[in-house]
Amino acid sequence: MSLLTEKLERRDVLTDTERATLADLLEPPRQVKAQSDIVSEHSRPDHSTLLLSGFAGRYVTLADGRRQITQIGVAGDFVDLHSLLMKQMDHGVVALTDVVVANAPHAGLRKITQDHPHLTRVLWLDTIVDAAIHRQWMAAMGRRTGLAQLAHLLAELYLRLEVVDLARENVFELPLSQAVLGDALGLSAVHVSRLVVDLRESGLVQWVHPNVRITDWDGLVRVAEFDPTYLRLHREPV
Amino acid sequence: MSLLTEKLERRDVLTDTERATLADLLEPPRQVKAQSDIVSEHSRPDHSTLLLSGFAGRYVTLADGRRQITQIGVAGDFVDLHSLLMKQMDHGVVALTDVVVANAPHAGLRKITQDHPHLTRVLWLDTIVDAAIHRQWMAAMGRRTGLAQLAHLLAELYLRLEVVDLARENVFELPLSQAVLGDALGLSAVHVSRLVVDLRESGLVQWVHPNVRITDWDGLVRVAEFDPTYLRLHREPV
DNA sequence: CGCTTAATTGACCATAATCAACCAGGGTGG
DNA sequence: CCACCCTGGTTGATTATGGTCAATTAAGCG
Repeated sequence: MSLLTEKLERRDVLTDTERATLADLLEPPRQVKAQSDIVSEHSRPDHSTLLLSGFAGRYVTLADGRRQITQIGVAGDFVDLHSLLMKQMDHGVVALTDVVVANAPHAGLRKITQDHPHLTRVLWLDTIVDAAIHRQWMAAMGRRTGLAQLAHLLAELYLRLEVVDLARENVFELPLSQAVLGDALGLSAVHVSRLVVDLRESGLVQWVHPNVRITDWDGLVRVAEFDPTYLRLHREPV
Repeated sequence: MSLLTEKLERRDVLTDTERATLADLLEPPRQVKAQSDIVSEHSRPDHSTLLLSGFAGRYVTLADGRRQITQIGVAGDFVDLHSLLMKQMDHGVVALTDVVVANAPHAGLRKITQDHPHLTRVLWLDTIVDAAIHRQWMAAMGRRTGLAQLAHLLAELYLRLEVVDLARENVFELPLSQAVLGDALGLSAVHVSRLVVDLRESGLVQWVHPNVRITDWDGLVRVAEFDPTYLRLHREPV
């Protein structure tokens, strides 16, 4: 639970009541094995799902079976909060590693929107930041080189993991295969491999799977043209 | 005004009070010339902006001056509703044609979130659909061919314009240059030109700028692998 | 009519995909 | 214990999609 509030409180303070309301919402944690769907494409869930540990991926499947991962979820993220209002899933969410999740029934979330306007805004903001992340990924896919795109992803993941204490002193664990990274970047696994080699040789990162150490943060930011505004990690009342 | 409610009411019915509340919110319409910013990158607006006519583009600028357009806004769209909670813009919004817009002060929107839970959910849903559109664009950019990507964009724009009566019987007006389309697709203007030629020769569209006629909707949908679920154009209570 | 912007076409180049082989590490079963 | 196998990563060779540069044509407009 505290992972979620840690993230939300990077953006705005919550009252004790709000924290308790969020805690009351959650059902007991459950495990999901790597490669399994947490939420299926086109399903109509009656709850949203909070990721407590591990990595998850939102994905869209194409007719030929290839997939595009459109976001990587980390601990503390709601992976499908939007299903509360969207009703039918426009994409799926897969466990990229073994994960632990907790359900947040839509009935409870809906009640929050009736009774707790400020908490509602905080949750709304969380989905808005998701969209901002999407936009940055698009800018990277459409207009940046593969190297810049990968660098951007690493910088983003570092900051998002730092919020929930899973990254520190330029080091974090990234237990994702290069094939998965390729699905996220819109590149082939082979090309990701070459990019990783490039990144290492450029002296920006040490990367011995699954451990990533960013050895030159400023250089990485420069290569990626990374500007963290979109993550909205400053505290300002909503 | 009615353009906004027409779109929102495709998703859920609004009460007379809610419609009136939205109408009261808006300041008098104002014009913005093509190529001008409606909202600047990194600005901190005190209002959101409703597009009443014309086309707008959300964009991210890169260091070398190139840009990625991450969404095309049409009449009835809030182009920066997310700034209500995001506070600082993570991207800019440019008028892609001469447009007419109306401001919706954040103070009024915030009051809606305090007093009108259901209307809040409807507005929240609108930003959620924005994110869903982003995801489809990503899938197209990362995993589809240029032709499929352009076909997907046309199918999407057709449905979104139909909602506000700007498309009908497979015909709509698209007064955007191929350079602008290239910025939206992550492709060069030259390549867009070739793709338009391809699309025409494949018999899917007649396209005499600025008029687009989809001559084979099913074929276009097949090429694009277009599934409109993500636009959430069915009415279901939120 | 002349100017400007947009679209088109051709030639050539670059980034990344594909195909294929090979290697390293970790687990499993004989 | 060790051969085997499976997954994931690396490397090379070749192909392809799309980019860049440049020239030409078409369309709008004062």
